[in-house]
Amino acid sequence: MSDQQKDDRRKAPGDDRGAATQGLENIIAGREEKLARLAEAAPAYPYRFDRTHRSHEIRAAATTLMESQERVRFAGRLMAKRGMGKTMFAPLDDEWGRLQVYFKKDDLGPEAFKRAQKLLDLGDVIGVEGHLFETRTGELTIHVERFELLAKALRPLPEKYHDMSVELKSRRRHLDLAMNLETRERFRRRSAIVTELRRHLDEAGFLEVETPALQPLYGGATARPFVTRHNALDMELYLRIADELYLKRLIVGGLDRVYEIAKDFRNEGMDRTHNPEFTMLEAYAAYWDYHDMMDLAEALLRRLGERFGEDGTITYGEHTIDVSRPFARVRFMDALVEATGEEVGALDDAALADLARSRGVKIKPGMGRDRVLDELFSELVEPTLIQPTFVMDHPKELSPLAKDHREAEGLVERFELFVCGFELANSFSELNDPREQRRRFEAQMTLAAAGDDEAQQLDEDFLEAMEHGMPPTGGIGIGVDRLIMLLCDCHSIRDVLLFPAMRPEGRQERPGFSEDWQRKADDDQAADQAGQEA
RNA sequence: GGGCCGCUAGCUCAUCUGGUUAGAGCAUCUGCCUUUUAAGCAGAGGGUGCCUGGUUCGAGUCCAGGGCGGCCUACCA
Repeated sequence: MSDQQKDDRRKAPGDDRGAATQGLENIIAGREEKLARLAEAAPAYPYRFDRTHRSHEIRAAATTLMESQERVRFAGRLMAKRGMGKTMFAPLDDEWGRLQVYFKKDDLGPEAFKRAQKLLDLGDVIGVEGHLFETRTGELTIHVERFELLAKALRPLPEKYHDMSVELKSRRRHLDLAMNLETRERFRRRSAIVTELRRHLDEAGFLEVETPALQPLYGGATARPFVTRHNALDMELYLRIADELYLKRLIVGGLDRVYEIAKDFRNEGMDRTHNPEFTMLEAYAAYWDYHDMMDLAEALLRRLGERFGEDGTITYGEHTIDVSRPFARVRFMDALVEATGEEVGALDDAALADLARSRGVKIKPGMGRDRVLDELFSELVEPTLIQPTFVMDHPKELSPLAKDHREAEGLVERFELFVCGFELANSFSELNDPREQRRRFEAQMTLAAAGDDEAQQLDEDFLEAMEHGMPPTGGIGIGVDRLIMLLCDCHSIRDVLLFPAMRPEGRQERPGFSEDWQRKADDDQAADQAGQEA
């Protein structure tokens, strides 16, 4: 574009005759022009602004502040302009809410008033100083004596009376946050919930730790991993699907209550309850068993219900969840028997498969008997578990890291906590016999060989650690995003993730990722070698 | 992965069975307005109708392929 053309484009909004503004480009050009004019009066991008109050603090202290007539300094984003000739009202949003400000020509002087009236745009971030008053309709308002631009919005805000599209909210979360106080509050609440989780575990004597996200072997759960590559080590690494195997090594080492709140990565489908990266809380306590972990889970939920629910209950869609009372406890097999009306445990494999098929459960070749039970359970029982319910004592084959049940043959000491039909927590008395653990891994490998693509890998380093002696241990994993969904009455995981995974829009040219990346890695390696030889 | 639905101005949406110049509200621009509340009044501008092909005298509209999204479903936590 020539300078002449640029000038023509920029002339538009400033000129009284106004060459027509058209489209986004000219809106931006117009705002750039206004920015230039504002910059004549004051720095366009000042370095700081001293606020005396935030919006909620002004509201809380409103009576006193109005009496004292003291000056407050407040900053936020300009959300509307209601100009009335020689005065102007404008709502200003900060993180905590909205506060109206009032510009008056007689008080500001003609130049400053004109700047506010003509050169400020919706979306601009400004700081104001003035005293508080109430309008005749009772709206708390700052009477502006001075204001300054803190950042110009060169692009227009979305329309304010209709909801932004779901896609736009997710792709441009900054706009969703800027436009919707509820969104800001939701993510503040998420943070508060996570803080509360930490506080509870800290108070219970747990130590927060960090373990590798890049792992040479993936384990601790059944899922397909993301694969990445370490150039210097010249090896493939996996993004963790769980922290479990590392946390247990810490138990071996004598850190006897540990937890980690971390992103796990699973290379699987995405939907309303699944995102490729998600946040998991895992906690392990030496000398505990799964009964102790049930107590912990119950106490956690109760505490969160007290803090974030109403009277110990949580509203989720049409359901009212009571977390104040002890949770129901039901054995896995008993729940299946009740759901099917059949003595499931007594059926032989063929009869079991027939039963499953008759209930619409798809049986794939290579699925072991316990996998069939698990599918049946998912299909028939899970959706019915609305109130908090511990489902306990699962079939052994499904739980290669859990300890044999102390009484029941073929079962392990495990529980899953279900609320509103989805799994919130998974826990066991951790298997701590290294020889048994090896046998379980080997059984998994047999399943893998038989075509079970979810079977777990044998982790020799983990086994070696266990061979040094791992105390009896209780462990639990809690899906943090789902917990947040429950406590925020959100029905899509996207609503509780600031930046949910989305396909790129393709509005920017993207490099041919994998090939360029690999080529660069090779180049780097060649350069390193050349450097060493030199 | 499969099915259904959607994609039109910066945003939210109209545009009937293919047919003049694709409309509205908000936002923008010009003018008026000294306590407004989705402020108001008068006027103006703003469109690659997701992309690529096809059918047709004529396509935002019909057909095919592709892209992105939503819902349901499958897999999973």
